[in-house]
Amino acid sequence: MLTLRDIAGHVGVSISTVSLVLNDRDEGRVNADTAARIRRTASELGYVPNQLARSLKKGQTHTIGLVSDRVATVPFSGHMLAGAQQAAWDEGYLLLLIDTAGNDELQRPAVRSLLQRNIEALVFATTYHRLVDLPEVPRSVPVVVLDGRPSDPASRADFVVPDEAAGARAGVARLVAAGHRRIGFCTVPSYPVAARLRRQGYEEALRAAGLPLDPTLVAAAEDANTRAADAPAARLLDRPDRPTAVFCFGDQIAMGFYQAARARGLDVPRDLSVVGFDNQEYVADALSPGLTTVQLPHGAMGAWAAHRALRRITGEAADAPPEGHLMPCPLVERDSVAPPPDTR
Amino acid sequence: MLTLRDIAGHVGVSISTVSLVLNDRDEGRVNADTAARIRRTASELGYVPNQLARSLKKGQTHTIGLVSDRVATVPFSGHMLAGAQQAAWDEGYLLLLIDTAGNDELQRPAVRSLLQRNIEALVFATTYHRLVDLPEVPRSVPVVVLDGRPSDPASRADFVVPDEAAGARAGVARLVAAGHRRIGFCTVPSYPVAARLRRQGYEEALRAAGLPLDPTLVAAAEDANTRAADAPAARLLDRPDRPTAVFCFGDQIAMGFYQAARARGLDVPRDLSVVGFDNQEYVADALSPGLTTVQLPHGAMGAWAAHRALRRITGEAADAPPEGHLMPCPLVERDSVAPPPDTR
DNA sequence: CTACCGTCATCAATCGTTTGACGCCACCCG
DNA sequence: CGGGTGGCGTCAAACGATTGATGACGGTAG
Repeated sequence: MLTLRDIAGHVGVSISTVSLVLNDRDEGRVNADTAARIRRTASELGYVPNQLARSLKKGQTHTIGLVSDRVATVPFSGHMLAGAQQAAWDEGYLLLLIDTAGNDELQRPAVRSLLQRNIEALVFATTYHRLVDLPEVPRSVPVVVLDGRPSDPASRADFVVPDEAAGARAGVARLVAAGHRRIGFCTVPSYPVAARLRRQGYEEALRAAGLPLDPTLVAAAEDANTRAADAPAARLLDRPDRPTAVFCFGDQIAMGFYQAARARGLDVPRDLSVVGFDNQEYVADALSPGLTTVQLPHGAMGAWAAHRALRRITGEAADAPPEGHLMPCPLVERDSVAPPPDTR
Repeated sequence: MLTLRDIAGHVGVSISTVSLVLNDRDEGRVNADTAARIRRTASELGYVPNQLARSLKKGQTHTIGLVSDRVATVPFSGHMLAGAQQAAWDEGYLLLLIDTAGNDELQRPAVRSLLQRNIEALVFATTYHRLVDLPEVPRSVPVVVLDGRPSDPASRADFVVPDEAAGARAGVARLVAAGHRRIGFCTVPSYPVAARLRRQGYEEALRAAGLPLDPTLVAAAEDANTRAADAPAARLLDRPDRPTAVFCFGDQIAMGFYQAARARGLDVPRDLSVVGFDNQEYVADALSPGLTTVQLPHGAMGAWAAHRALRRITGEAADAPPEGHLMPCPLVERDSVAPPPDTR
């Protein structure tokens, strides 16, 4: 590894001079010729500054830490990572990553280990819009929660979550617009925050359309997977006045409804319109017909989190009050929504 | 931030002494009482060593860099990340992550930026078992390619890839064992390496079973997605002597075959057995019936890569010849394989 | 002739740790 | 009493960079 000393030796000047020049702080301090020689030599020799030394001196590592419980193993939330990493990269920052793999015991050591490395900010990523207990972090290190909210209301952490309610409203509104008046909702209570907000959006959309809220049209699945959709699907579809459309908690559930509908000889979307939530690539688009669904904006949330952290670091928002950002969830239209049967 | 100086001040000894003690190198050099006092004070005050300074001095950052083209955005390969990160963590290393998002221009700057931070090893991750051109890296930094092979045969990089051929053999062997004798293969030529090896495994399994290779039973899809399976499915299924089973390049293709079979009134697995490849969570398990498929061992490969890198760093395998590791791809049995119809 | 100024470059301290080489003191031995 | 020996600690020089203070030098003004 080449150091300033090497360059200085080659050119025949002092280390300080080289440093000044290579940091473009030579204006009025170093002769233009000398500066040029230094620059040329540095690039010829392929000098690369040692960030470690620089960081130590300047107290900035240009590194932000990201700890996640599980982000790296849940498929689509890789987008969060990518979004955060790219946003950081764009401003010259790198991401130090730790996945605690769902083991909460690991959170503290993970954060410690990141702090030891002098990260300038911490992004704390979770999955499915959860409430998180944040490990303690010195005030000098801003924290942003990604896809979750700090459970402590006094927390000074920013956070970004999907605007689930608005997304749900949009999804249900699409069904209303298609002419549906009996719209079921399949929820998954094991995701309490998301379930509540999506249901809220569902109800708001119905109210906005002047439609009655029929609690019997809401059915719960035990879990968010395809198989768990069987029971609620049966409850909603095996009744004479079955809904003409369902809004599903997630794409997996929606996939379950596809299967349940097919098993009953119902065609999607002719006999049953379906709207999902998540826009899981490889599911929503792979289904036939393609699933109209509400997108969970993982990439955008990741980018927001990193960007927000950087704004705090750079001082532009250094001591702004904590902000909770609701990221819009766009509706992705495919082919699973049609007018209800009786209108044809 | 607390430094050695602070502890030294509190206890009334020199910085050196504190350093010695906190690194457990005090044996015979520091009085046991003094040592105890130092340790106590350090923990009371919550001293945490500054890794930056330590790294600068010792020349080891305990950090490995991972650059990937797209790993973070392709769903299941997040497992690679998680595997690598956890393996690194287990040995006290952290992962510095850069996703080049498919933009090859970014690779060099990404690697430069990691090297500037004195990573001790580089893991270069790709997707789908590709040939990769490795950016240049000083000999002192070991490189491991993850889910790909170095295109340069003289490369000194280790690599790990799935044992596609063996996986394919296992998948097809499962069909043979169920009694199938006409087994189709749906390939996707746009993944050249994987396609070749999976086909090779397919053919080996047939030969091993003494079955003829019928080239008309091999059909190609334009792409690896569900919709792209339509054409090859038609070619294989719309013929009088259609195969009783298909082995698919990927789970998405398999999903396409499910749909194609259903459209033709064929039941999976009664009329058509299907085996996939990838074991994409949320697809293989979500399908109905569950898809028997060959697992792509992303997590294990990630862990292998990190572990291998660490072995080179620690000197245990410092100058072993480059190793290419084939990671076994276990068969995951679900319900898409049954005996062929005519045997019943 | 001295004082002062601008130009160009270097000095030296610093960031927080690490670590081989010393130093000091008490004690013991011959 | 001189010299060796442990035991206990500190010194000081790194690691590679940054940066305010300082200085040498030639030229110009008073």
